[in-house]
Amino acid sequence: MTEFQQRFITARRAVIERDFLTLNPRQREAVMTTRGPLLLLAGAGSGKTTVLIQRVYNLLTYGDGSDSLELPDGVGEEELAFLEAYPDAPTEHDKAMVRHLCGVHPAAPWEVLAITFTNKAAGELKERLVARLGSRGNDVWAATFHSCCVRMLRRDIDKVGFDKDFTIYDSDDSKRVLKDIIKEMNLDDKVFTPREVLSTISHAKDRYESPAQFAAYNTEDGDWKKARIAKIYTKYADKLRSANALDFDDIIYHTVTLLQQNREVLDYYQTKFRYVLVDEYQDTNHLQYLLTSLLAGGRKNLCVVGDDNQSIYRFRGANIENILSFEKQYKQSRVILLEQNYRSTQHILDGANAVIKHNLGQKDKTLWTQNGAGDLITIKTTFNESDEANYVAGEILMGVNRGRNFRESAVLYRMNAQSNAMEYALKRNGIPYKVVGGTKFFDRAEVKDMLAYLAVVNNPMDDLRLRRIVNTPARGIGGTTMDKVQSIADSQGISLYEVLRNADLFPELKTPCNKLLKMADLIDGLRKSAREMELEAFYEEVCERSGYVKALQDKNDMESRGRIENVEELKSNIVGFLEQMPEDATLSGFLNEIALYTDLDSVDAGDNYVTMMTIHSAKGLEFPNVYVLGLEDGIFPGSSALYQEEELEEERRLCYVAMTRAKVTLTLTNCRQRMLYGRTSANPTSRFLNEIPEDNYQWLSKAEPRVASEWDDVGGFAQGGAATRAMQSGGVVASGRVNRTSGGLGSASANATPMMKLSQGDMVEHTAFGRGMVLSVQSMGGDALIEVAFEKADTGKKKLMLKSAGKHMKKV
DNA sequence: TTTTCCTTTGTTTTT
DNA sequence: CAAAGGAAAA
Repeated sequence: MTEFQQRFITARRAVIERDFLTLNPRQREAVMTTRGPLLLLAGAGSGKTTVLIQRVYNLLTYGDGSDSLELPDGVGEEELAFLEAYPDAPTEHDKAMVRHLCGVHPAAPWEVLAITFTNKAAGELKERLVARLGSRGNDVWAATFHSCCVRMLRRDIDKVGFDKDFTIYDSDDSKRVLKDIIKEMNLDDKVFTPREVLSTISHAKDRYESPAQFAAYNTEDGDWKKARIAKIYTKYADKLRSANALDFDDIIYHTVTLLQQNREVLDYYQTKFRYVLVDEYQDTNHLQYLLTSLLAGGRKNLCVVGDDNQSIYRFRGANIENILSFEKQYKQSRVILLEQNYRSTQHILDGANAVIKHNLGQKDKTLWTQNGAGDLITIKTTFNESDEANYVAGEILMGVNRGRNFRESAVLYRMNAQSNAMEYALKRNGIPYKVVGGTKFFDRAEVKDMLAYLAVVNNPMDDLRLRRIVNTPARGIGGTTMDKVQSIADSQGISLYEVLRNADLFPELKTPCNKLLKMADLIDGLRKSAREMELEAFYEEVCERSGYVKALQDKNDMESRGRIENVEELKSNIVGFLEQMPEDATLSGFLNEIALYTDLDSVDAGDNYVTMMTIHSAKGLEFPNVYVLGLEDGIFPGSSALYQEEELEEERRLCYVAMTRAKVTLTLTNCRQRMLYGRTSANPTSRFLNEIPEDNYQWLSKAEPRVASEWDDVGGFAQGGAATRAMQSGGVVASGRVNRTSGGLGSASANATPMMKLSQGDMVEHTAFGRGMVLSVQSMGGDALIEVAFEKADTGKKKLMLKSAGKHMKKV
């Protein structure tokens, strides 16, 4: 290399660097390393999304300029002098010149592919790209693995033997198909549960094993059960293929096949995507690894971002090896560590770091921050789960009284079943909240029914969905009839729909013939409407002609009303879809979109409510105040993980994720006895709590019980751990007179505004529950218990304590 | 064919 | 404690 070249490259780097002065040196290096494989180990809260955004900006503006030895044509001393002088005296109008001299093949937006795991992450990325790059940001491919693959399949899936308007099956659909197969094969459904079989098949697909390969690896003389599952897998694959349907794994599986077997398609994408970025790489499985390496296989400009400590989806096939051995898989890869945390305080980080240090085999990485020590982590042991919930509710209210917003707090737990007690406590205190996940909107029967109608209209070969709706609402086409239809379909090798359409040709269907033809007419009629009408009007047509809504109206009970609301709600989803994607306003476009949509995507920061969710759902999010419930051995870590080291490590990473969500305060709670699934049990203190250094927490315990036997009746203090340690740390809360129902709330509501005067029949407006009428008022001590019937059907009647609920409610 | 009642069964799950 | 699924009754 000549001296001129050297100087030019150095000067160019210095000029480009000027665009990224807000980043720390490591982040800047990550942004400016553009060529070849790059592994970015980004700890929690280390600003990795910022890095991703800036990296794309760099790629679009300067291409490989910051990382290349190549010089522009015909540059001489004059240009070099310009670059060397520029950083000291930059001027606006030289920008064009700078771009010309520093850019080495800048990328076009559509040449960059950024893959994330959730729609939410993809959406956020896109939003921030647009903010940074302007409308060009819209043309960057920011997508989830699945949506990206669906997009590719919609173009070329016919090359692997599917039709372009394929249907996507969710795991419920898959299980139903498996259940049928298991029954068909006369296997014991206690031994072969759809759940377990699906997971085995899914893991096989993760390893990219076809039914034939899976069968070859699992022969009859080996694992008997697996050999049978191999047969099920084969049948399952056949069934989906004839239904022209793909399950979630298939979406990626068939894309990999498509790319492997079609040179032109592979070439097209390898040429198109000059730069590939993958977020949350620690959660990728082998199949996703294959896809990634195919897509990035051309230029190997692959940048993966991840944190091995946040790998929490091993049970679903995520393979930490992908990130741990990235350097081996990609020769000449570079590795950059981002360890500075911008999110949490030092106490929180020290606690989280100490916990994760108990895992073996992690990439060594220690987060630090300049945010200062902050508050100690709070650990609180309560008597039972409702005290636990009340304590958290009280703390949240206390925070709000000091000027915080509800939206700053999040309550996290290991499993959805834990949310009940917490919801109850929040409701009683009039705290607005939102549960993310749990029973999802798209999992509700009525929503699935309506979607099944749409799916059948879109693809009448979809036997599964047809079966779902054929007798919903009741049309007198029951199981016996459908079994006959099914066997005709099987013997003729045609779909259920085709049998219905030609019901008059089969003598065994003589009796229900009219009903069946009517059903076929309904489908045909709706298909015609679908072609002629706008999507929204068509949906109303479906509600109407199917008789679905009418059947609900006739029932006319509380539950049906709620269901009708959900059916309506689905309509607003359609409207929303039309607004978002006017270019693909088709029925199949909508169905594709909806199939890949989850409840998590609808979390938005706009409204003011406390967020409740599982720790899994919380990954990637942050909140000023985080409460983690149920730190008990048997709950978190879960009982099945207690004696398996690998599982335990996964739980520990989960704990690390939970702790690092917190920006300002972190509260960890547990209780001495807990009712779960109707059974009461006393769990020992979570081992994770004992892994946090004493310097980083204050352990608050409930005051000693007034009557010692109160504990003895229910199994005594938790052995050793909790109680003993709690007393040592000396934390005693308030007075000894603890009110069971209101827990730590006393101080929060003591200085509240004077009580509102309410009487029976008054109308009120509540921030969380909306309008409602007061049914009864009953004074209790200095407070009053009121019962209100809210207008929203899913809220219904509620009992509230006036003092605290009054703050979120006004008389109307 | 439809309704009702009783048994069963519960991690986590970005798609 | 629920919700969901399955078997028996209407």
